[in-house]
Amino acid sequence: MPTAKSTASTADKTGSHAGTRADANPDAGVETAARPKRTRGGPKGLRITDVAAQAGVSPITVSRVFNSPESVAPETLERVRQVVQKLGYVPNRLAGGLSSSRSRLVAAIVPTIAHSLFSETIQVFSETLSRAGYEVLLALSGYSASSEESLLDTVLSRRPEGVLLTGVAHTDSLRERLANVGIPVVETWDTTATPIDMLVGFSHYEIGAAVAQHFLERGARRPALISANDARALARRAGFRERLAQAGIVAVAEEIVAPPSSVAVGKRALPDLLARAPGTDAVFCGSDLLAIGALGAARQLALDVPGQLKICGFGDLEFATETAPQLTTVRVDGTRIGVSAARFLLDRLNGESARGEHHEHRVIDVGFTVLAREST
Amino acid sequence: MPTAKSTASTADKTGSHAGTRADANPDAGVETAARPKRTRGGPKGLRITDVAAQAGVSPITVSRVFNSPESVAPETLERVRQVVQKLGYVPNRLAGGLSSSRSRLVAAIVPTIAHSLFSETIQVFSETLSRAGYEVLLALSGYSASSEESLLDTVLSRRPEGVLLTGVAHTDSLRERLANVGIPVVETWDTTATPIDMLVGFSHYEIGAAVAQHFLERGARRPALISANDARALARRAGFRERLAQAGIVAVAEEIVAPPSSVAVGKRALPDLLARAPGTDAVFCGSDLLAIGALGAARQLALDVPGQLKICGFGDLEFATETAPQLTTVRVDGTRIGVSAARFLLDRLNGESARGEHHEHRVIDVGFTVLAREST
DNA sequence: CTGAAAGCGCTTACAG
DNA sequence: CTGAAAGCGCTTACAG
Repeated sequence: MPTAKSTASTADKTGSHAGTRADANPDAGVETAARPKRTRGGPKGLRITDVAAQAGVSPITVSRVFNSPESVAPETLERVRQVVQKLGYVPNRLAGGLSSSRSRLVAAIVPTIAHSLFSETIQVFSETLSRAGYEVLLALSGYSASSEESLLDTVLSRRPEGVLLTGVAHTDSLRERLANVGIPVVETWDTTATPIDMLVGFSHYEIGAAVAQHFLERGARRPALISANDARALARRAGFRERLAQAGIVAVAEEIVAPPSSVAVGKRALPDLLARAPGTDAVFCGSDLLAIGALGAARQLALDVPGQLKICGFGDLEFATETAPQLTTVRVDGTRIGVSAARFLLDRLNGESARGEHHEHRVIDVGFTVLAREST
Repeated sequence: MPTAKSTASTADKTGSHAGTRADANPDAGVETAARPKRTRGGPKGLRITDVAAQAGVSPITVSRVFNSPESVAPETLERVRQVVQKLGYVPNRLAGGLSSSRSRLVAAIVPTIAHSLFSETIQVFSETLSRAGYEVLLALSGYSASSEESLLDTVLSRRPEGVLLTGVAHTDSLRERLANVGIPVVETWDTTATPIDMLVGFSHYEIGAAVAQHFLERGARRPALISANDARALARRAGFRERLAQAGIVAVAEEIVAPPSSVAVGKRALPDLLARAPGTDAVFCGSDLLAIGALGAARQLALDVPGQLKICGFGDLEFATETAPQLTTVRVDGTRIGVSAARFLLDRLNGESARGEHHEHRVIDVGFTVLAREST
């Protein structure tokens, strides 16, 4: 039993907080007379005209300092930059984006970033894009397609220049909408013969088949499944069952669990599964967390893993190999997915000079690896 | 040794992709003559005027349908909504934000979301905010303060209405800048007597002290440290060392590792540490990943954990308790941090009617728990 | 290399 | 409950 020693404390302190909003127009100088009659809400921040006035140039020149510094005379550049620095001016990209139709925003729609490999994908995706001057708008869809679609509208209202999607199971209206806006789209973490645009992923069906094969080769005769029932889980299930069917195994016990998957859920699922299918000698779990939970349950049931019961997870939680060598897992390169997805988008965004009707329909299958320690 | 069985494959397919951008102005009708002479870039998307024309109302009314539907006559509302639906109109929030000074954006600046508890915080933070109509702009700072500061400018250019920051160690100029823009700020994952604005966190110093105490109570005489040297790690280190010093232990071996921390890094660090400090009988690791790596190394060295060597991690990787019961860890409620941070921001954003100079300086200490299985 | 004018697509603040 | 006018803070497309 865990012994908890807690120093938890909760305190709400209240103090004063002086409004420190800086004067919006230090040295507005000559611009003063030109101030609009209509003040829409209190003092706004600095505007490009404030910088321009101070630097003795036009607003256009200040704009160029940010967007095409090479087209500005070195002296002017320096002078403007100093004013920017001194005033602490930060351009308003809402205005800039509206004016230029370049939001410099890329949206990423993923089911979740908690406890999941998607977080790794988003991490590198974001790093790669930010190096290229883009920012990432993160949208978490949970695991429902309808939620994904309503999120898309929210996201499109920011006019992103590209979109990363998770999976390939999208509603028709989402696909249509995306086609209409005409921005580059990358689907990730799955594969299909009919991507919306570009794709970086792998086959869940093949994974299911490979895990079934793995179990079969090790003598399993009654493999079972513990997983959620989202599109990708169902694809793995299909591959798993079909490979087993080829080997003459058609009765495959299944325990469907609701997301989010966790160790606790896996721990509860295994006994339930075994109660219904006592002869089970192998279990393919929908995630490493579930697999670890199942392993814990197996331990309590005094089952030898992998001797009596083989357990395979999915997702490669790095630690799994270290702390639970009895488990088999399926490794997927989430980092490569994120980097490749970002590059695909950037290539399209940069090559836009061709403004073309014809784009490359790029697809990468990053594959996967079934990882098992044969001997410990 | 792991046996890899790979079906990895990489393929780049190229196909045609017809430009499917929809006609920007289906039924522009009466508006046609009023089209601006200057076409800035090809066909733009639908505008609010397109919807207005189709619905036979003014643009303002369409705007109200989205922003204050209760102020629109039911019939009008319905009619406009049908046109919106039919046309697939999505309002442009760049324009809306510019015009209203309400970006409906909240920025989150975190070091990383890969393999970390921050991802859990960001997950619930994002969920909570999106329910309230805000979206999250994610900015990954790595672990450097200078990078955090330059990121802030990038982020501020989107005019977010609130900001979540990780930690409390920020440069003065960042603090000043944030004070100047006057938006609500929540610092998280640490604590301080002088927050910029609001704070939801816990004391890393206290954690260090509590872990030292834990080790001491279990008879450790030569505790050591494996961790990074960011601000929070240093605070834990300080608490750890000072509590040990009180017990007369002043020589504390330390192995500083560069982020990102991982199992592999921990596995390498322990032997190095033991080479320099052979008598070590307890190690406080900066993360659970490091602790698991150290545990693996200890196993290879045939050291009994926790008998000969106690190992404590940090961060509560949920699985750790299940797969590595020999480890002690420090549990922190990342979910509560995310939810509370979001609520703090929302409370401020909603109570803005008071447009006040005086704000509550809210602080929550969510505490932590040292978790150890005493018997297995 | 630099600038005056017009416009990006919305919403605010009045009116009625 | 609805609308005409003005403006949000930038950038584009010309000129020079």
